[in-house]
Amino acid sequence: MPTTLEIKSKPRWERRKDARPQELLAAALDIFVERGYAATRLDDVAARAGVSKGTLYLYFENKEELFKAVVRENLVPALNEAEDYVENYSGSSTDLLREFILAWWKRIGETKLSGITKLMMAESGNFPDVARFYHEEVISRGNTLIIRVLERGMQSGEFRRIDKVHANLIIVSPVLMLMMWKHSFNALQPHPISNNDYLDSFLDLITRGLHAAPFSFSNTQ
Amino acid sequence: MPTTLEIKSKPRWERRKDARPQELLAAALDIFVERGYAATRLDDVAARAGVSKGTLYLYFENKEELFKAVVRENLVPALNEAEDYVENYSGSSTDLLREFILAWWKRIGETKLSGITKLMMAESGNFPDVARFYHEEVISRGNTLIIRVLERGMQSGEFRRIDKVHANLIIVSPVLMLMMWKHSFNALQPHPISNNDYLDSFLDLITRGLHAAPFSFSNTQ
DNA sequence: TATATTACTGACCCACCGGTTAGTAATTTC
DNA sequence: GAAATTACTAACCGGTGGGTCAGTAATATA
Repeated sequence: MPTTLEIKSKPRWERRKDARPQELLAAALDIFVERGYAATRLDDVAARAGVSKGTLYLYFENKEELFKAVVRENLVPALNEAEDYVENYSGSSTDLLREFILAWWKRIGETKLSGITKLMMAESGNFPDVARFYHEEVISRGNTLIIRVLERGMQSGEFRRIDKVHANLIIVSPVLMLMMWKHSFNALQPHPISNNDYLDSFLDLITRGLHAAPFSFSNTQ
Repeated sequence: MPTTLEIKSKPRWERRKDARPQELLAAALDIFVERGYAATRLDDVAARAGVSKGTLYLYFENKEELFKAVVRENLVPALNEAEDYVENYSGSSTDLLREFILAWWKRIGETKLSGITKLMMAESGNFPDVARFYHEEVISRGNTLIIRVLERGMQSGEFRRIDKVHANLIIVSPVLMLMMWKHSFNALQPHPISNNDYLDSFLDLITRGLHAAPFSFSNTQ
């Protein structure tokens, strides 16, 4: 009889080659979001996935590749869906813009994925390679998408003619800011922001601002 | 005759007790903005101020206090001025809002101080003490200021009645985002944003959105 | 010129973390 | 059940950076 209680006890670890990558990606997403890119320790990621740091390095080349994999796993698919959605939408452009923003919030903003957005805004300057990757795979695609919606609305006469690039950034700002706010100062506010009310206010305001004068109440709210 | 060329050469260092704090603060501002809070090395700050790290510690207790001093030196005075400005403004609230935002951009956004704003949005989560300090000294005061402008406009009937807290964040977002953009992905864009055109577009849009229906063209543009 | 004062230096400490690798134990194969 | 395979561990390495402090050189004083 062994002195340690090994009878029937689980082995110290298991071989689970298939499950590891997903588990590591999930753990990495959590910790990148909690701490940011630079402050994320790979020891912690491995620990949260129930594995040692050495194992992490069996499945991912290095920290940067791990991060890229997290983005590919989570954000890129969402973008693919969004592209399909815009492509096939048949209602008014006002409705499309509204639905697009609400879906963006629901799919990204409301989830921990908003932490990735925040992280990149925050740290891209210190990691140019990651920044370039993220810009190509996520930002430029997202911008193209919104600009397409704006063009659609301008062609149909729903929106007045304005600079698309500026309008894009203006439209995107309050949503991005809400994501960042959630992950920074919101907890310090005496009355934290109510996300849905905020988005409604914003959509109301942007719709009025975008519509060709005279103002028409054609948005479905 | 000494082997080293010390004749008439400058002393290796000088005593300049009075000038050091300002020089260190200037250097710290530069490097905090360039690298962010966590990634700023105090060796580098000292070096840029032409001094050794030990000297830095003669004048500032630690990294956090150095950062607070930078904020007190640069942002807090700007807020004091802004409060005076709003207090004593006598024109329309539309104009006040416009002037306020343009002055904010000119005084902060356009300068390297925008880097501090970005830094705090980015890293406050990792440094709760700094976050609390910044929220109290800068953010809450700024918010109060804008909310006061909105109340002013609503009382005079210039603006329609909307939730002030939400409107505040919506108004602030495109400016903050422009600051962050400047320090993150702007360089990667094929056509970097033109700041002034962007702000004009934004002010136009926000003015239309804020004004009480029926829309009145009373803004001075 | 001699002595006292102190602003400043630079070497040091130590905890941290990305990345590596020799060895081990779970599993597969025969 | 023995041998071969390999997923996984854990100890290690090397560079880094906040913070400390004994010593030094510039200045003040007399």
